[in-house]
Amino acid sequence: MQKPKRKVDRRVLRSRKQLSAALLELMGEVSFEDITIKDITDRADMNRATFYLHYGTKEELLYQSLESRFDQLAQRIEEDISSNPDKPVWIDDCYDQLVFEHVAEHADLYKVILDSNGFGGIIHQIIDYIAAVAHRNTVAFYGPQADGEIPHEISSRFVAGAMFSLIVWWIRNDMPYSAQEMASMCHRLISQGCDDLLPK
Amino acid sequence: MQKPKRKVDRRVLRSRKQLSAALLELMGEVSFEDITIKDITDRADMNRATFYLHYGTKEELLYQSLESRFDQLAQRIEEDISSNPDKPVWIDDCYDQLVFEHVAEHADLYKVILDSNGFGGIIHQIIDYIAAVAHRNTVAFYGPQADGEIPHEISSRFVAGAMFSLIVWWIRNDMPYSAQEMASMCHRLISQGCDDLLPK
DNA sequence: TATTTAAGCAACATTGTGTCAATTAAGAGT
DNA sequence: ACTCTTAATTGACACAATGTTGCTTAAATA
Repeated sequence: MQKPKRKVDRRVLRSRKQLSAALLELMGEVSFEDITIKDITDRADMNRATFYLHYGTKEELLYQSLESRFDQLAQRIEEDISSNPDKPVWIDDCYDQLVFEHVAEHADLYKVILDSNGFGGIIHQIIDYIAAVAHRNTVAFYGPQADGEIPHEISSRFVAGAMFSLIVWWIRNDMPYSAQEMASMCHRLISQGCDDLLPK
Repeated sequence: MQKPKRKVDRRVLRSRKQLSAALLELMGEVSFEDITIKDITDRADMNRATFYLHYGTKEELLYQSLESRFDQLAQRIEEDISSNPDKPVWIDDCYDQLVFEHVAEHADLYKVILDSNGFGGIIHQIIDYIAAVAHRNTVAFYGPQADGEIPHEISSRFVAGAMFSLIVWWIRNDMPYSAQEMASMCHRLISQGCDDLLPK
């Protein structure tokens, strides 16, 4: 096992790589929905039929294009954790920082993915909406932003995303807790944070 | 101004209502992407051309169908806030609860919207991914779930959503802070919560 | 080199889209 | 009740994207 046994034809790898690159390129120019299979294969300089030899839909292509990047991040985190097994992972910023660095590194990709998204960006509209309300309340309650303190813009985004995520989880799991319970847990996490969960 | 002056033709209102109902009905059965204009107008018992008299795309129809519900929630929160102007909005769960109650009330709608979303649900996949990592770390750091404590399942969703939202904001605003700064703020909010921002 | 198989090519039926002109019928205002 | 306005219906149209097929060419592997 000196070399990983070459089982996939080079041409296959080459085609897939070209298709992936072409799609990401196009996504920087026009919205994902407006991209056709023909657009992709044209950009990749290959026949349209070739696309179907590898993928069924453009969504499939996109998803597989992303997987490698995710795996890369996962591996990096894995290494970090296993190389310092005693370091409490939540105690410092290291883990979070790996994530943000990863995003920064692939900013071009994530930008096109996250910029305008499904249903004409309905998810962003929902989060934006929550963030706007949260921002108003933050200002009302915490007052104007203190010097050197975390900007309200950030904390309201934080709150909005957290709430959104809990709502999605709640809905998709058929509401295993009451609205009152969810609100209570949500509120506690927002105001006190996770360290509140530490055994006293 | 005794009555709101009727300016829009009843037929228009009726058609739009039917189209909206038809779309939401269909979204409970098949995925949004697979729904055609013809499917919608068939379900609404009207001609396909009629659709184009009101909307340009099905996304437009969906968005307008949602607006009324959003406004409803916004109004409810507004009322709550202005009726108790002195009550610190973040101090209790009341505001959060309004949100979760609203979602519960329109669960059927939100379920279809949030269930499978753009790019074949790529956003959910990203959040799921972060949540999985967060969950592992939560268990490793906070130990097994304490009795009566917030379930790790919830707190990891909370963390995932918050991070996702910050990442999106960061990317869409062309990264106005460094990865290190973002990680630091993110981590502090996660562990200490928003009350940490209160003036001492 | 011989064999395998990916990619190219051209054509095809199918389906959804968006628009249009002419017609019918329902609502609004008097 | 009558008239004017305009929404909705209908059938048709050109256009574009899809997914598949049979055959050919050429590249990679062993």
